[in-house]
Amino acid sequence: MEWDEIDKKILTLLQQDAKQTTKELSLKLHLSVTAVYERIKKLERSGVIEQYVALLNKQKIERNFVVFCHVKLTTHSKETIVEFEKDVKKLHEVLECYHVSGDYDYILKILVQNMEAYREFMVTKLTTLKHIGSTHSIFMIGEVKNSTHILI
Amino acid sequence: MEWDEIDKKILTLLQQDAKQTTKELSLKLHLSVTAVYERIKKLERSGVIEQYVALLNKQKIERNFVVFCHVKLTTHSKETIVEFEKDVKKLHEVLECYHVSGDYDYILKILVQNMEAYREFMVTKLTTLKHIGSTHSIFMIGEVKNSTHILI
DNA sequence: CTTGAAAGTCGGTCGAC
DNA sequence: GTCGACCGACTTTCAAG
Repeated sequence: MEWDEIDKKILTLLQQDAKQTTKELSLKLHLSVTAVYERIKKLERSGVIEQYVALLNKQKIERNFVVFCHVKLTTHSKETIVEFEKDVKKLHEVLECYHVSGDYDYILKILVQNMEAYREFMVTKLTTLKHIGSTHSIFMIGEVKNSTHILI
Repeated sequence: MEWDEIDKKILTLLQQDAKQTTKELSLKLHLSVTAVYERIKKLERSGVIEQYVALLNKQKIERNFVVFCHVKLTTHSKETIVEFEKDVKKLHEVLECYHVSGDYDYILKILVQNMEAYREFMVTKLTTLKHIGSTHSIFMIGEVKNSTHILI
């Protein structure tokens, strides 16, 4: 799909605030409501805009303990990888999981309540997964930046 | 702020799809439109709901090259830390930055177009920041999971 | 791309329980 | 806390230029 500067601007604005009305957007973009509406629908249909979500304040919901966990598998067969990835997807504490280059196979971003909850998560969930070789946890001391906004 | 099971359910639903109308939510929750409306407003006012955003498909906007960069600073004075954090926040390629425990001081999640763009980013942006000691890049081979949904 | 009009839906406020 | 009703504003679709 092709898009121009106006589409980029729309995506920027919607990444900042998805609750803006098309009327507000039309004023900012100096376009008609219909034009903005059609462009947004096109971006949604084409899949560029994947979803609209509410982002929560991690502190206020007491889920502020972020851990990066590097995971190494015991073997690296297709079946092992597929099974591990299927299992890890089910863990709601794991917000992100990436297959990566380097010393470890995967990086997991895990969000729990506190160290106790993390211990519980490791003992009862992560380390019970099949094919887990070793893990290495890096704990967040402070969040400097956390954004979903991709500059286009 | 205190909240009950209904509030939790609302937060879950809005984290999945923020474009649902209060009417749709009221049907799912077996409540009146007004009741749902008031609860959402309370969650917004209290700051539990931080913002509503559009999430984009990274592949379709050709910004699919994810790198985790571990950064070590040269010194660790208050001024050094404050300045580094201020500078790194300005880099739009850095979506996330965490001060962490362990061998490195910071973990950065960086999103760029490709390896070439990453090289350019490193040479012209990240390594030009003051107080940068060493860096270690881990490249994403595949995305297994990437969610903003926090289970409450 | 624009404007304008139409129909239906929704947000936000109200008084009442 | 809950509800139903109200109205202005909004979305969405359409035709026409």
